[in-house]
Amino acid sequence: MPEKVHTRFDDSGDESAKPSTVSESIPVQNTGRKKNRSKKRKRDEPADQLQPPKADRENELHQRENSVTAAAAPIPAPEAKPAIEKVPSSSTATQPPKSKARPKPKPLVDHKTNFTSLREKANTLYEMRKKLPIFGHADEIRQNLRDHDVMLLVGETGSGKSTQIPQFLVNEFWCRPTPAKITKADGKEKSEMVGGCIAITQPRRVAAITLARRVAEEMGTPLGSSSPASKVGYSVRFDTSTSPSTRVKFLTEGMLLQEMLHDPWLTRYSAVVVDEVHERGVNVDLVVGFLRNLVSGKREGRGGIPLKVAVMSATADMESLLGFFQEGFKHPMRSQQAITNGEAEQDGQGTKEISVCHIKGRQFPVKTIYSPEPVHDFVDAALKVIYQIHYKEPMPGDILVFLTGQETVEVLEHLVNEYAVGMDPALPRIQVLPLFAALPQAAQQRVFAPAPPRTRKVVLATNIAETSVTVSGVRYVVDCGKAKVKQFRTRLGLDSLLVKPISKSAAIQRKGRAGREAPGQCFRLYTEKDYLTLDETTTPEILRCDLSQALLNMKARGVDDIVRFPFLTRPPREALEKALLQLLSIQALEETGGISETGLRIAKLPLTPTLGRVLLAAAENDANCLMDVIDIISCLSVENIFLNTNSEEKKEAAETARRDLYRREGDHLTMLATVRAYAAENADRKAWAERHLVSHRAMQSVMDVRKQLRTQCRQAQLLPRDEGHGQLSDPSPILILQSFLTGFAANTARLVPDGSYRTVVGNQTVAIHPSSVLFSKKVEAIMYNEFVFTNRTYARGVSAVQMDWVGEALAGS
DNA sequence: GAGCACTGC
Repeated sequence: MPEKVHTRFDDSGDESAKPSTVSESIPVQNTGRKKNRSKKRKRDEPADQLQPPKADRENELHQRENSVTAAAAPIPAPEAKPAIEKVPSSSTATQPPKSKARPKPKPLVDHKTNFTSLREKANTLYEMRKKLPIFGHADEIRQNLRDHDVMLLVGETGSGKSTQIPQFLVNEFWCRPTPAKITKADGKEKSEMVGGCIAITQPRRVAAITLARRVAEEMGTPLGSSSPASKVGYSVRFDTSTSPSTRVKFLTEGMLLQEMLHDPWLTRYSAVVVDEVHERGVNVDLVVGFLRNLVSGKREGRGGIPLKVAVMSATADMESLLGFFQEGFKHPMRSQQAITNGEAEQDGQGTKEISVCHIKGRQFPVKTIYSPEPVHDFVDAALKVIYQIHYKEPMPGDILVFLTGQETVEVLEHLVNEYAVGMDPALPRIQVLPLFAALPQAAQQRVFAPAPPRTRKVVLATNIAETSVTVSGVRYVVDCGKAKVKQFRTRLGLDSLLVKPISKSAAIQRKGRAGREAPGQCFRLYTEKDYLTLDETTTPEILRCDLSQALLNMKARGVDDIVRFPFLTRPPREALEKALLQLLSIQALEETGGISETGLRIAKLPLTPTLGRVLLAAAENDANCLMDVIDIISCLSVENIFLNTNSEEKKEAAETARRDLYRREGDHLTMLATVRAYAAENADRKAWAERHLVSHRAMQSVMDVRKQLRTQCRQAQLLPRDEGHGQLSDPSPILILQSFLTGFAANTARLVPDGSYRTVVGNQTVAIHPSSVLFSKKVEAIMYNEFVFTNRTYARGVSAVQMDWVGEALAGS
């Protein structure tokens, strides 16, 4: 380990800049890079969302299963005028939210909503809205969508697009519900109202909820289901809050896809605003593809009433989107009829239907400082830059460091703290705060608290800080230029998780985090030459993932010819074929390629096709088997339910505490035992989870999924209608594992004489992941849910199976 | 002997 700090960071473009070597001033101890796991802090609970901590989480526990979100309901004021609208009693949205158990239950219903104070608040906010960069473009934007059906909008960060666009549009004439005659599938014409509502999609749940809350405030209306008069609502999984008067609805992309399964023409919407397209998750690609078909089609399902589409992105890469929509109008699905009506494009480019709008952001300048020479160890380099900043740059000004994963974060955390010990006491102090998704909620919250006096915060983050989390106070960004990327390898059916260079747009995004509140600086731990070789944009997820779920989605919406679907980025033919074969092997498709009855049922489940298939297979056994399989599938569709045990004592304790949960059959029956034990605990589930080193947070998600799946199974008549709180029967491991083999026959491996496992299909070496209860155990054959490459190929979610079951399952598919 | 980030009636 070098004792001196040689890396020098100069201001770019200024070769004569004074050397900023910090070796003289930093008391560098020879710490080296200890990978001492026992020094790792205990991580109690993996977190999933960064939301303000809920004080009443504990009380809420038993209400969770039936609760409707209403926590944000305005506190009713007695003098307020009641504003009750007549609403159809059949609407589920009108049901008053059940109040959560609180010390003093407050009425959460609308009757006495204080509309006067809501209005006052909105008036105050109006002054702030007027200062947003987008505000001056309101008329232009309205005109654009009057003249065109599609608008592409580049709005840099801080432009205010997500909150303002829906408000600009909601009172437009085309945004009113309009009576229309719709020809139904049976050929009959029916009169229905079309439109009236604006949907705004978001990639993340938190964003959808916080934006809805904000827009409700700005519009001076109560939020979602808190009042039947509420004009703004949201819809995310497990949490939908809308009212009969909802005009503006924020929802996740997945939720819109789900709505399209039932209403492919989106008849309740006059407009769909697709926000944050540049993030390019699979779902947004599907949404945009379906929307293109909708706007360029004949609109017969909407009685001819147009759907307005606004696609918004923070990056300037609009050419591909423009080309994408133009292509749709060039080969319009509306064909004959529209052309005779004179509606088709006039210049052959489809520009009549598409407008483009560019809004500047509100961002302070950020100076970029490159490493003068290539960096081999970015953790050491980051350490030096952190102290260089701390010694040279004035306070206040927190530092945000982008690293690749939990391990690099923890190593650097340790190093920074070690160096801080020998630091000049006259200098401000340093507070190191790690930030990654698996960090317990409470620890994540610490990054939002302002630093104590005379202290500089140093936040060490994974790319959770690139999009999901905004840390205030940051003026310096340190970017290692890398990120862990998940890539599905079609040919091997293998997911790999590897450290890769980021794209230019990701680098720009990271840099931007320094200029949110004041001018800032971004230290890139790579050379300018390296920067120039980076890809322009991050590879869209659709090119990096298993496509079976996306394809099943499309098939379920009647897209028969996948090859002709308008992909924003077309996946390679091989990947599409592989996914189709995969769907065929689980009987989700007919031999002809059309969706099967089984496939339709699977598509409606919030599960991957394979897990959906397993659920149906279990249902063919009996209700007990199905209930057990639901419990296991619920665990498989959330993050790891078992906490990592880093310290030695904890590890011992965990082994003992979990002994009664472990099952020799493998991880699946262990998960079942855990869910059963957790669900049976009626006194204090949180304490139970802590005792067993099980993540309480993950278990809450498990219970949410379990409830959702049970409900759907009852609706599909796979489970009896009545809850039937009878005695639990002993699980039948053989039936359960055979159900799983129906979906995972190809994910099996057998023990070979040298003691390793080889996949049954493909004969590849695979090791049991250390997190498995079967780790280092030898059984005849294993079945696994995931096949992942990190340092080597691992099987995760593993159970022991018999080779003859595998043979049967493979033959049956 | 190990866990980038999101998401779903």
